[in-house]
Amino acid sequence: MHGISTKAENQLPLSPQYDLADGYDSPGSGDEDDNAKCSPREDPNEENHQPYARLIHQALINAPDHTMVLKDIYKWFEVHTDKAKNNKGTKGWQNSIRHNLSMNGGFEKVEPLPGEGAKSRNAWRLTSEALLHGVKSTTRYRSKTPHKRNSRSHVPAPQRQASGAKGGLAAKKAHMRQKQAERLNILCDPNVPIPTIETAQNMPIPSIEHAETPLSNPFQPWGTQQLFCRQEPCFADMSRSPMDWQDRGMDWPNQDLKIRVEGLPQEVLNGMNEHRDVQLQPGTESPQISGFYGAQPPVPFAHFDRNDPLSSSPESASHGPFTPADSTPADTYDAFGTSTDSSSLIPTTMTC
DNA sequence: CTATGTAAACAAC
DNA sequence: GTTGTTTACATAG
Repeated sequence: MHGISTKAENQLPLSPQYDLADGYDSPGSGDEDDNAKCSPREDPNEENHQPYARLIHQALINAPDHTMVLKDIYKWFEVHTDKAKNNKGTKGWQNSIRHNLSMNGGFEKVEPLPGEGAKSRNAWRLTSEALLHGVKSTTRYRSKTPHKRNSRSHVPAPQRQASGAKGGLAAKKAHMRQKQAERLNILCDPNVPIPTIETAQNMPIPSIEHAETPLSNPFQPWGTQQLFCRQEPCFADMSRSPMDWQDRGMDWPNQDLKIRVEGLPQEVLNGMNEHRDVQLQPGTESPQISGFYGAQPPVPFAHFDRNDPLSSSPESASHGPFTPADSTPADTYDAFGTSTDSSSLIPTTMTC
């Protein structure tokens, strides 16, 4: 019903005095929490002395499922704190809320339930860790970067701009990581059909004259960027490197993945001297979820035969996890290429 | 030095 | 315009 509430009124006025007796781990003031848990309920303004992280924590503690959307957190602050009132004109307090939500590990984003209308807004939830032990200082994010600039430049500042660019880029990367994870969720979701023979049948038949013919790509949701058909085999261009791999300074091992698509015109097939049946494994795209490694069965990509639709029935091909029919399960290969040499990183089946 | 608040750049939506 | 991520900076303790 309401995994994520969108109305602040739903959770706001449960009681004007909510518990403040939960944890907030502030390294600076570890033991003495006189103003932390003594008698906050008498003074509603007491919360104003609390840092943002703790206030957000309070808001979420009292929310259903400890989850609120950003707008409702704003409303909570307007009702329960003076942050908004004291900064009427500015939106700095909202900025601070977002800053804390984003930077404090005690808060996690949750995607809205698909059923709940098109209100596709993220919500924020207390992590189980934060539920048990309270939120920690948001300052944790700060690494040991010694920045002690005495010069107060009110101008945009060149360095400031650079850091802003970094921030934006980092946001972009985070977004890409999320997309990557989404793709993998699709990949592992039995409810999402794998491309069937029909999709393959609809692919245009390339002519021999075209060394490279872009094809419509039914595999796109599964992570292949483009599908070309060359004189030899059809292959999926997997040259895009996930950010995580780049971050670790590693090469994307599937650089030259080739996906064979059977049923090509004979002229095209004649040019082949090598086929590679590639089974992408969930987890190959992101070491962050390398727990998938070896734990998930391989997923088929290219077992289509346009000349023989029966060879790959849609029923059998449209449901993951895939049970490899004619191919042995791919080796569980290491995400970082440590246990196998680079040539065997890609499970290939050489034919011809 | 740490904790906190605030401003701001920037990306994606 | 809103949301989210991140860095820079100021200031209090």
